Amino acid sequence: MKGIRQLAKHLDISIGTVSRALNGKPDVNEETRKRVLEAAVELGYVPNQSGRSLRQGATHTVGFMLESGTASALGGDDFFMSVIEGMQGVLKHSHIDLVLLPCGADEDPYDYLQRMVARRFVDGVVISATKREDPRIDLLTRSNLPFVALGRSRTGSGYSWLDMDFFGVARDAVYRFAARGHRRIAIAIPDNDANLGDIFLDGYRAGLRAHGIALEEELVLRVESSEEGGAEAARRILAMNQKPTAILLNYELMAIGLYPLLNEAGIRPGGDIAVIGFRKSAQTRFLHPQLTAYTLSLHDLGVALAGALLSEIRVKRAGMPVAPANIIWPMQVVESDSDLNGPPTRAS
Amino acid sequence: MKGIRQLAKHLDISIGTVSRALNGKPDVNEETRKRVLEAAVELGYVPNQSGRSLRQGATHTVGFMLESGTASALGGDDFFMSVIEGMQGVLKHSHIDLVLLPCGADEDPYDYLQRMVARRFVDGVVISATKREDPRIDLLTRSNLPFVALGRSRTGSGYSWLDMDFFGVARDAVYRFAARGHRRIAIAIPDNDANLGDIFLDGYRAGLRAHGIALEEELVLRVESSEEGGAEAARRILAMNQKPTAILLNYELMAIGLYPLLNEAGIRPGGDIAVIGFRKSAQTRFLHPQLTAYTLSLHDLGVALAGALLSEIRVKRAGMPVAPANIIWPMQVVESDSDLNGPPTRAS
DNA sequence: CTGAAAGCGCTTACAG
DNA sequence: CTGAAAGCGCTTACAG
Repeated sequence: MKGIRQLAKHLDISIGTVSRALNGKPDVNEETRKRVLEAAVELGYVPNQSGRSLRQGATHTVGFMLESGTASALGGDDFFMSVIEGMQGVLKHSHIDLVLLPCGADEDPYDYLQRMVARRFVDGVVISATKREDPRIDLLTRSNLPFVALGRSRTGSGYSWLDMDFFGVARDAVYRFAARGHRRIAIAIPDNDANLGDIFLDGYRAGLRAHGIALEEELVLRVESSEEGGAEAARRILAMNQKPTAILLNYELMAIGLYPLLNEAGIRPGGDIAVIGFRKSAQTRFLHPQLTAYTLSLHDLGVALAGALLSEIRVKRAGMPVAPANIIWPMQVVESDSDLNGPPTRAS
Repeated sequence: MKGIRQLAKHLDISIGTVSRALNGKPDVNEETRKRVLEAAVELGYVPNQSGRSLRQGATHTVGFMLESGTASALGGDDFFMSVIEGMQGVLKHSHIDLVLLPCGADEDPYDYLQRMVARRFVDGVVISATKREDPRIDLLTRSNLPFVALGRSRTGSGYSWLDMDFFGVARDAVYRFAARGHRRIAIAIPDNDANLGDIFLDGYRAGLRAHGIALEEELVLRVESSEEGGAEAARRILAMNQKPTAILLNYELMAIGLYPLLNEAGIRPGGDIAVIGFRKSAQTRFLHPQLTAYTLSLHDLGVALAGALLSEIRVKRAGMPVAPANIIWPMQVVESDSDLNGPPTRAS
């Protein structure tokens, strides 16, 4: 004999009462509850998850899908871990555990998610790295599994999402450049189908338009979203006849590859070319000059994300109509030395 | 009606036969199996995990515990994701899913693991960031849950572990320094109770001893295992009267904080001070001079890790005595420019 | 080769 | 306040 049955036998009461005591139901004698709780600790009893889940139709677990294919997904970036840390604080109060679901690079994200969904492995899920067109959103909507997207997509509507303010940052960065007299402003965006690249580009366009600067396709550098992508951006700039005097990075770690290659070619970041990154992150701390970028509390973003997911779960469970959360997270500029200078007086 | 019952009804056969067909049991008519498989796809049926787990006593899921408290755990390092990628390939063949279990910084790793273990959430688990004394090993041994440690510990015995060759790398690095004439060789190791720091220090000691160099406590720099720790190491070196002419880093990302601070003070890494890092990683690619460090295939390490875990699971399930895997993973030096020079001719 | 039935470990109406 | 019983969705001996 094992499990709750063993515990009940030990206490010489029924398993129903043990269960009720453990689960904090009100209709249990306080004396009895105390005995049960103590015995549970003593015997190290913890309810078997599968039994509970099967009976309750809930796993008390939510998932966070990670695409290890995405370079920035956990590789060389503290973004996800910080957000997850924030989520955990909230979920703990609801006694919900968070597990990370890493989709392998050789597996299709859609198939992977479908498997997780169908198995009813989690009560809710966060998806990230949303694509321009993202079939996962339809899948989740169809399957009726509560979810929140960290990132927008053109696909679907009426779902909950949180996203960083890619538009606002890109536009503001262009304003900053323009205010210092820059007219040839390059932008580095991902060369994949991540939706955030589109939004960032939109913000860049809006910024240029507001200052009467025509967009030049040559200055839109589509590169890998990584340090290496930054290096590639540098190479392309070095190959240009008329070089930009400023560059805006959609992903701040690009600066790590960008800086040294420009420096080697005698183009000093912050001096000969102004640079602005997206997010102010610890990984760029040791760059010289310090990178101007935009900050936000990843912890708070995680808190909001968990809150939105819990609300999705509760609302769906109650069969109520959902009022989806659509939140664009604001970011504040952290001024540093990488964009202080205007364009060099002699055009290169 | 739902689940397997619905599918059985649809096909007008019993749920037992459906189950057997789906699970590839031999005693099913091939014609029947085909019909079942097709209907399952058509209706999008996937067995409910909780039901299976409860009946089978297995979850077909293994966990990889992550401590987000550890700076290097996923924050700014591709180590874990690469290993996990390697594990997934192996596990997929056994139809086992890998989930990541992130222990929050504000939760005790022992308590967290205990909860996961007791709930029987996974069939096996990998723990990492092993400490000098690590109670998790006793916990897992006691609970009889199959596990493999990524990293050694002084605690317990007879368990399976895989570890990188911290001893061999440290000793070899000292040999390399000594061969170029260095006698004042510093070492940066973590200031926490991670077991790998001890082993690395042992290798360093062995290297010094072999070359008749006395260990100087001043040159053992205990710092945070991060870029910031590298910066701290630089600060301590700059404060020394008699500076080391070489430094060995237990964690390669320390170089990212170390380089710029030394450079600012006019001490050129690779020129005035030789530097060797631990692992050759993509994150250090843009350092100048390139960092000499040691390489290994993280993918293969993941493959081995998954293999060891599967073997633990199978052996325990069969009630057989376990022959634990204890593997020290060899690493090969990648010579670069950061340790080419001997000590400056005039001692500083 | 297939069906009927037991039972994995729980929670929860229901009766008392 | 407590106990007895049903049943969550599966898999698997067992019988035929």
